[in-house]
Amino acid sequence: MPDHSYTPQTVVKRLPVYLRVLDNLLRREIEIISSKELSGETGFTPEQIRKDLAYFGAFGTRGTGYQTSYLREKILKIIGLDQETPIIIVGAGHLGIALTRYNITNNPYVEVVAAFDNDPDVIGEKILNIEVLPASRMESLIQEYGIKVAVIAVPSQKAQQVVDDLVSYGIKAVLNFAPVKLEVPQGVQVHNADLTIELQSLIYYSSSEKERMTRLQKEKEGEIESPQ
Amino acid sequence: MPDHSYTPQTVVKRLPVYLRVLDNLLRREIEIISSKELSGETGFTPEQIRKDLAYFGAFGTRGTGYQTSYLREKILKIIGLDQETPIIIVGAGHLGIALTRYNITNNPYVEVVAAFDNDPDVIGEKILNIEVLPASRMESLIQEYGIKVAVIAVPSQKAQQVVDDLVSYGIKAVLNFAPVKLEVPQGVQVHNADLTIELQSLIYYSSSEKERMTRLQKEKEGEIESPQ
DNA sequence: TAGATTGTTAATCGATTAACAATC
DNA sequence: TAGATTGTTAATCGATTAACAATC
Repeated sequence: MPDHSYTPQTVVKRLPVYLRVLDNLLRREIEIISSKELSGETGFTPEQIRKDLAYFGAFGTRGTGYQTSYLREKILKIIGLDQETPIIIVGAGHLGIALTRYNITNNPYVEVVAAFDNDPDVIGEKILNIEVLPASRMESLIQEYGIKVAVIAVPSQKAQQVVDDLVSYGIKAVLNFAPVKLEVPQGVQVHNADLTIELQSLIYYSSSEKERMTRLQKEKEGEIESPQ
Repeated sequence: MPDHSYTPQTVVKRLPVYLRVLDNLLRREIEIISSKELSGETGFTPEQIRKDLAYFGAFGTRGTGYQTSYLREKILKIIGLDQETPIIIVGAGHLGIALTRYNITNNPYVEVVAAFDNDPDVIGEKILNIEVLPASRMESLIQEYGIKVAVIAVPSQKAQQVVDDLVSYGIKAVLNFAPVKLEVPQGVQVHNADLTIELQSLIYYSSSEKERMTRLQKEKEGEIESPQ
């Protein structure tokens, strides 16, 4: 095991994929798996898989492969999912509610402890078994459960204030659905799940190279000169 | 303008960010902006911004900067948002419905034409002004509107079948929310918006390097040897 | 002209891929 | 032992950053 000083984010983003695939393999009662077979399941190359795992240790057996359940447990520990992680969702609008439901039903290892909103109409409501609480309850709940991870699903204008508060209450990592760049102090991680960006960049690829060229070209013909 | 044979995906993913920032700047009536100022708004370096734009042309004025409205229009054309893009959402569960609402209200340039589901209970329902249609109506609607982009928000087990159908109806780009690797023919783009992966990789960062080390270390002490 | 900022080429950095020795 | 597959080092590739000439 090489003593890497840190692990690239690209590698960390692949860990949950390994975890999901290993869970599937266990369900199919497959007990041993090679990097080549893992490649088929994940779409990553065998070399990349072996190198990713090597960042954290030597978990396989030469000549044989990886023991599915053992590797799964190692990855759980690496990510920090060996015990259920409590999280909160801030913003109980349509997206926040859908995310709450989604996570409850689809996310083993993670437990949504509460959702927060300021709208009196939704406070007190229950999303499955999760209660919507007023923002005033946020600090005490974060401290009580030792919560380190929050999901932000509030309108753009409110997102910076929300993240400032969250950070002051001890939150260390944020999944942000609001389409804004959030400023946070060093040591706090923000990942953006920006649906607009995903969708728009996808639209770029929905037309062919040729069509894109034509669009830019047509423009040129219509105008006399570049601006100014 | 260098004649790049293709544009890296990393660059394409930044285009919507430029677009959003330019929209904001126009609202603030800022007519000229330098790459340095754009850097402040986007968080990307000025060099990167200039290089990104250079993939598509020379849109600025040396010594001055970029004309906000002109650059915005250029980027709209590059992405393909110069005319409103019709899309569909497949799967009208909680997530599908939230995405439909979200996009309608938050996404200029994109129009959700319909949502699809097979559950008789939701078929015929309206999400704002968007109707939920049965899957049997998918093919004709895609053809009628010339739709090239679809969002998949169905359960994992159904996602591959759905994407196969969509591709056969002419869809060229898919935003997939189901946590599975979808197989598609060459020329079709799939982007994954996998909330579980985002959340789990975030959890990795919510504990410190030291804590992670301890977790893996503790394991080692408890066991006699590696597996087998 | 002097000052500013772009567009582009060159240098650096980081991640992926290839190769192979270690070893089950 | 022979065959297989890991773990790791070296080579390649691609993206970012730095430098600077072009030019408004």
